[in-house]
Amino acid sequence: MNPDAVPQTTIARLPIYLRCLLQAQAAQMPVVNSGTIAKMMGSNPAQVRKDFSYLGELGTRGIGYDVASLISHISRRLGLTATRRVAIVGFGRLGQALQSYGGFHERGFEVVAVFDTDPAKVGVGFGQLVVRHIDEMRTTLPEEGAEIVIIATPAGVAQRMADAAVASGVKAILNFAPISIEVPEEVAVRHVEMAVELQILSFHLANKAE
Amino acid sequence: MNPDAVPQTTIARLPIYLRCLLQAQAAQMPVVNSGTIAKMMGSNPAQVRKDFSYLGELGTRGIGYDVASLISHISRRLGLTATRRVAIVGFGRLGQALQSYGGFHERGFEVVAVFDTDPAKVGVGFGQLVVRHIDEMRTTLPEEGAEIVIIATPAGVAQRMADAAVASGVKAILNFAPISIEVPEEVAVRHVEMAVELQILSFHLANKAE
DNA sequence: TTTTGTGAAAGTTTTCACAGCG
DNA sequence: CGCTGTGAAAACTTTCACAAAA
Repeated sequence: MNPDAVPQTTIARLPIYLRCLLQAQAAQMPVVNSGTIAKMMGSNPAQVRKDFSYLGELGTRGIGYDVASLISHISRRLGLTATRRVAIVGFGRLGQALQSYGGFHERGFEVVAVFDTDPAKVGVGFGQLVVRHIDEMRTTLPEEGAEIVIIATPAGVAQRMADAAVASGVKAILNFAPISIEVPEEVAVRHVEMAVELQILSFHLANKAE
Repeated sequence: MNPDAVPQTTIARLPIYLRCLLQAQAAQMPVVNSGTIAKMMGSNPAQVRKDFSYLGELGTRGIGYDVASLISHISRRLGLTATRRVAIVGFGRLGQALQSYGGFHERGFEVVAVFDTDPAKVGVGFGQLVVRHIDEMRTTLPEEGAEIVIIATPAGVAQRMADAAVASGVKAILNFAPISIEVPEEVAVRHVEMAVELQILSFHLANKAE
């Protein structure tokens, strides 16, 4: 439709490009070309150029891409100019692992609240945060300015948690629960299911003869 | 190429279909139609029928699909007829969360070994397993019959761990480290990066005006 | 009648190949 | 000359719409 829309597949690759460019920068490479990036990504040069071309004419013919300016371009496009605030719902082992995962903070995400129902957990401090009861989501999410909610609960309550997040004005959800959740179309959902990934790998093991 | 090859996108959806069908079975539904499944998946009936049609003619016109037989069909196709043995490399918070995640066992995966380099962890028992040093991968993986390796290490060592897994004959890797790993083409890799998912959501927040 | 299975159409993504620019 | 940017072709995926079967 929109002629300058960025394809979904390209959007999903932008964070990977960003990571590769940060790697290149750390390796003191001021400039890279599409072949170099393709190699780092396990992709191909044409794909890299096409993807970047959706963001504008960012390279220099005969030379390549300036790493620093490309990083700033992609970061801006991904909306990573300011820290984004995240809340975690469901503070079991996965929720706890996510809260203490350094990779989020490194990439500009801050966990500002964690929720659970378990009376044994509510009120307990973890790191700098105190676990809150999920009934407090409605007030806490806006208060803390949480824009993204991570659902790390069992499947049975995930939809209810998503509904509560949406009712609080949240527009982005990362769902780790093994169930497809329904949300209004203006809300973005990403679904990560570890068991699904293992099953896909199992398919390849079962069909490797082909 | 192969005329009866199942498209990649369909393969990636098979585990989701399986989950929905198990849900339907738990809800005492002996038969479902493509519309019902589509609703559970957030998909559409044509997609469901097309996907199933790649596996054969599994339905009954005018009726729908027999839940039990479809479950057995998809399970077989996914190679989930026997328990698949999994090893976890990198036993930090994520590795530990994965080891104790009940969802794997429920779906026929068994964690048979965990590895780390940290001397404070090696030799310590977790659940029924003792953490081993990564140098033991080469002997332990074949010994324990591990077919899938989960990499949950920092980025810096992930490629080395993948190489060790491949050298031990492993043909399937699930990589949680924030780096693209290279493997021979006969090895299947799935890459899950939590920070990438948040960044994709950030894109949608930054572009919701569209 | 209901719902599948499926060719064909439409839409999307990747790859090709080369003109264009530094 | 080298590498980008990009139309056009090829490949892949989704959606449509209807004949066929129970």
